[in-house]
Amino acid sequence: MLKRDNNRDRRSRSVHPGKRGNGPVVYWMSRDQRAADNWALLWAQQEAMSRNKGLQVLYCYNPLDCLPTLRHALFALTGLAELQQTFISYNIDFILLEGDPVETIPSHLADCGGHLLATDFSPLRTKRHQLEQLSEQISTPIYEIDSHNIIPAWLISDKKEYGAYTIRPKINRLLPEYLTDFPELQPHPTGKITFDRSIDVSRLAGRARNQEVTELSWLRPGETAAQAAMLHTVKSLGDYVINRNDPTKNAQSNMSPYLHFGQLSPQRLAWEVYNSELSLEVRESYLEELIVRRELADNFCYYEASYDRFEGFTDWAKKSLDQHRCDKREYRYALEHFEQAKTHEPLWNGCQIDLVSRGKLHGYLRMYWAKKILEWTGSPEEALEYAITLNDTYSLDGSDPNGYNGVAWAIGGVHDRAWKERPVFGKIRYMNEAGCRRKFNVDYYLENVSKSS
DNA sequence: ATCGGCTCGCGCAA
DNA sequence: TGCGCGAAGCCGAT
Repeated sequence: MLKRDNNRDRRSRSVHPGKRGNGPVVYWMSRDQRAADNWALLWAQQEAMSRNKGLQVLYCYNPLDCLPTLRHALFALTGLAELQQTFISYNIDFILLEGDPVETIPSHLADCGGHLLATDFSPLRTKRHQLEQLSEQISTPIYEIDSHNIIPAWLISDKKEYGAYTIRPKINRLLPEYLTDFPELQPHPTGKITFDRSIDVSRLAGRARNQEVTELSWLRPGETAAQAAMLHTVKSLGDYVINRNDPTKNAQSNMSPYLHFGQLSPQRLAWEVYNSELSLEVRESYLEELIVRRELADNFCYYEASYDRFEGFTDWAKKSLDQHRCDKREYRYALEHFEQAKTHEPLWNGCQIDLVSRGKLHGYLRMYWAKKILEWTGSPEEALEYAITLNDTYSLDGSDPNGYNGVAWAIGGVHDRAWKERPVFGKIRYMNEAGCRRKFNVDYYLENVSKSS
């Protein structure tokens, strides 16, 4: 049943090397999906069973400390409520939330001879910092498991990749080994149930910026809803290849908030699509997005410390943008103008309204949206800051490697090539409304903006 | 509707 | 060392 010993080991690595202890396996579970979907829990369980010890702790690392809006909070907390039930059924007895001080961990766990298992690898600075701090402050050895990606980021590549075409063969080489179904979890013979910690929901929701929230008709939060949405999506991806770049067609999968909040495992989704009845073309196209692009974004953030700063841009782009710093800007807006959708261009305003009201913006429009911010601000740094702030605040899948990578692509030429030089943009690929009109019915899109929040 | 030019640098073949 | 080609481009010519 559990026949992934090699993979199990290769998925993990020691954050701080400590001796392999004889104590209990201490399990640090990130924001997460169904326990049965989680390689990390399997890993912990195997470790515990091999030494006839119980799983002693669950450290839950939900993204609850960085919830910019009430909508984010509601989404995350719905998932968390369901997750608690899962914890109980798998004999988890302690939860530490993101933002909780390390001292909250009982000393017999922070200082035991077992393993502390850190799951849900994240390439983002704040998460890596927290993991490093934790490893310094407690003596229990920590293992990190990448269940965030299908293939662990550190195995695909040991350096920052230049583009999709350089990382793709590396992924394809390893994919047959890693894209598999999930083994089933076994009930643990020595587990114990001492779950006695409740989560202060009001405290967490209080961290979020209070913002009027209308119900989302296109998305229901939680693991159960995620599973249902996934099954429905896999069936309805037939026209994905033809329509995925048309914002009026609703051909995208809309799975990213579930993936971002850990309510759905990317491996589960990839496995479902891979084994579906969809045509080969659709499956390849979708898995390209879900696996190659996603892992590329993680690779960028993991190996580029300045993933959200000008310094992280591609060299040719930095040089070119520098040369155009003094170019006259035809329009210039402050963050508030962008935020309140008060630019001169109706399509851009429509995108912003769409983003705020639905908590998402179509992938194609995100590019146009971000590039216009570059065009209408005083500097690339300012543009980058605005784009990231707005995306992190209003997009339900904000604060995610995909978001930082997307903005760096649009404004900083990351994973892109140079194009014909022009004012302000330099050699950064240019996009405008005319291009959108060539590709889809802009007026129809604008008519429907905010009708469907 | 389709094509070429614009433009950079990685990875690989030679 | 040379060459092909890359996440989504635009634009003007045909």
